[in-house]
Amino acid sequence: MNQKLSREFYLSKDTIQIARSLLGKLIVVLDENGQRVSGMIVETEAYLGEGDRAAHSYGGRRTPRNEIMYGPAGHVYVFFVYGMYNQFNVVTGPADHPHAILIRGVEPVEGIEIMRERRGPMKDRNLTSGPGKLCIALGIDRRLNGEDLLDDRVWLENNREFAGDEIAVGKRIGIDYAGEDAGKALRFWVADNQYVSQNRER
DNA sequence: TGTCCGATTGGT
DNA sequence: CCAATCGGACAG
Repeated sequence: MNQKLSREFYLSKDTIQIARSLLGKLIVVLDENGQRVSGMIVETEAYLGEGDRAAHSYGGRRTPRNEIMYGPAGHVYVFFVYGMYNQFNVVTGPADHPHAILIRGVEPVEGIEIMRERRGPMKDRNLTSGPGKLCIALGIDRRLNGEDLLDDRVWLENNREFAGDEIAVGKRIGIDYAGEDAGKALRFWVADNQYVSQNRER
């Protein structure tokens, strides 16, 4: 049942389809004692490579930071923004096809006490309801950049499925600089789930 | 080397 | 609404 997603999962569909099907999957990370800390993905955004003005790989930009986007699917792309937050992405598509999916919200499943300690005093609904927040709660930072999701430091598992009107769609957050690409419907979330990021727009 | 700014968050 | 906070991208 709860098995690790295969390489095939990250390759067999296009990035938009994968972004939708990631909803309901589990992100599992092991803490310093080898304990599972996990959350169910409830919000994703697709970044579509060289033609997407919002993507780090727009126009073929290839730097030490985003190099992993150009590698094989099923690897982790973690980058640091705003001087304080990490962002967790899943690389998709064949090599030299620099697509990625940003995970923007997860619902805590295992290790909630560990997440509370890492995040400090706050309501549970603020634990993992945002891309920076979930990295803190799950213990994800740039040391995991480039990690293979088929190895044993961090991975995804099957958990449950969402379909039809359980999935909401809208524009991506925080990329207003992307011109006409800013309005595209590339953000997907579980309708009515309280761990979707508390966006200030839409 | 210098400057500009970000795929965010939490507090005012 | 705005400050925090610093690494990356790019110009010179």
